[in-house]
Amino acid sequence: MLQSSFQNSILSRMSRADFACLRPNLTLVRLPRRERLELSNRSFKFVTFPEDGIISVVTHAAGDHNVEVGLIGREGMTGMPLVMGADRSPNDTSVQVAVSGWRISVEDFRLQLRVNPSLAAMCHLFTQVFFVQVASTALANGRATIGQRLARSLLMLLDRVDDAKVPITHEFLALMLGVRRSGGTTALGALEARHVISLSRGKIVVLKRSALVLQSESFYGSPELEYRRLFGVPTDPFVVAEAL
Amino acid sequence: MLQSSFQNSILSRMSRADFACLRPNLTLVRLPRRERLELSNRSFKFVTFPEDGIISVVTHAAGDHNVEVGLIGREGMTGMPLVMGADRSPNDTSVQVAVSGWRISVEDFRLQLRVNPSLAAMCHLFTQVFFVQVASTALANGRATIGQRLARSLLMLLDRVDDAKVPITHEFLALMLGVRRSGGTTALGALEARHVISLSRGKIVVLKRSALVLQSESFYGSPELEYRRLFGVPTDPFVVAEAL
DNA sequence: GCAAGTCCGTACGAATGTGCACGTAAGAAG
DNA sequence: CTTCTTACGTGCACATTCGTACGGACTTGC
Repeated sequence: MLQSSFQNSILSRMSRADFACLRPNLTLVRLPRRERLELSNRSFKFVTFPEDGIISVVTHAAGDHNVEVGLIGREGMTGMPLVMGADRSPNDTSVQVAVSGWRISVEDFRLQLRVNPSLAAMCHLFTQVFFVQVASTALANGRATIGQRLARSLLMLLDRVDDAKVPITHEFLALMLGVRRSGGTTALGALEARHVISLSRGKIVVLKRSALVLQSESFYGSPELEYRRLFGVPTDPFVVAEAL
Repeated sequence: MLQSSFQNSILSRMSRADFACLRPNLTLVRLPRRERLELSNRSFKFVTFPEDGIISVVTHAAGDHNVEVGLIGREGMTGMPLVMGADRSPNDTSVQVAVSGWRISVEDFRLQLRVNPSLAAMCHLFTQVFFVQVASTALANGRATIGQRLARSLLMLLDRVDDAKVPITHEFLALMLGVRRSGGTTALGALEARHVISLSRGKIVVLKRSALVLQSESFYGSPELEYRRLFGVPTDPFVVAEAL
């Protein structure tokens, strides 16, 4: 299998020589929805580079307070604490849309990080992008209405799936938005009434992407722009300002 | 001047040899309040390691939406994009409480990052801590009440000044909380009525730290714990659960 | 000592989102 | 085909926070 046929943008963009050195450590895996990859304050065993699907990073506090702080798709990777020289974090990481991807053990990954400069560089750049995404989430959670946050989240999900069908429950969406489940349902209903999306059980189909960009009012786009800038992608997974 | 007499915990914790190599690049500076160190999407010239004072990282969106996503004091540094291999970020970084600290030019810093493993390691660890802080901000902004967020912010400020006097305006506090200025004033008034703090123009004196910890209800503490864990500090700037 | 700028306290109607609760429907399991 | 679980839609009283606005107080510079 050729490096260029890898969907994951970290793997496909590292130097050819470094990739050849990394490749034997990678195993292809399928991870079902709800699979938990990292638990808060516990070390973990694997790092995953998704080829498709969506992984979610959630922060929590006592009293059943949970908020999603970031999404990871084929543009990125899990296991960022390792890149920073740590072995864990207070966050939870779990699969939200079934993933297929490449997995490497933590020991192998640590070694590769040391001996493999282009892998390390890519991981660092992605960490920067993800950092910007978390900051953007903090901003949206602090200042945006549910409607704006909903639009932002749908766009971010849409960017990471292949067609316009986003296989997500209202429950999870509410977690993304940091609101109660029925608050999300209501906001979704409003979008459906305007024919921007169509709803069915466990699935949201985006009909008019441009309407979402409009509604998100600049709460969407900053991390996507940062990704573009740093990864300089010819085939760009983030469309940002274009109509569907 | 001995390495051990440096207040900045990155500088004081790197290896002796690496520090000796870095030291000639450092200049002592004083940075007044409101000094802008990094502007959104622009490259910058210096990296600062504070000895005291507080630096604030702010994210914004069109429509006058600004939220602070993180604070940096003597436990850390500015210029994290450089650590990740970037040269800028969409965030603004500016001084909130006058800083004295050590400054290094971006070119020198880049070089040192490459040749100076213990500097790089410390910077990476701090990036992890700061990442956790931003995630914690996203959580607080999404789920905490103004009162809880206020307590959290006051504690984080308090951790970074020497006495119990926090020289901060309501305006800036409101930015930290992502609320309007008068919302912050009201919440502050409630704390003063309970004799937890005392207020004067541009200054907040914390009288009962423990009451703040109580009121913050576990929205405070996660990044501070991560700092402790990774930097393993004997003299700990973050007290977390102790009374004043 | 006066003007200008910054900072702080308060008030109130209106909007936004919550907590709780109940009912229905779709799909999975058997 | 029935049962069970998960997911979704809605409604209402209530709390929180907002937007806006005004007036006073402290500080700095002339």
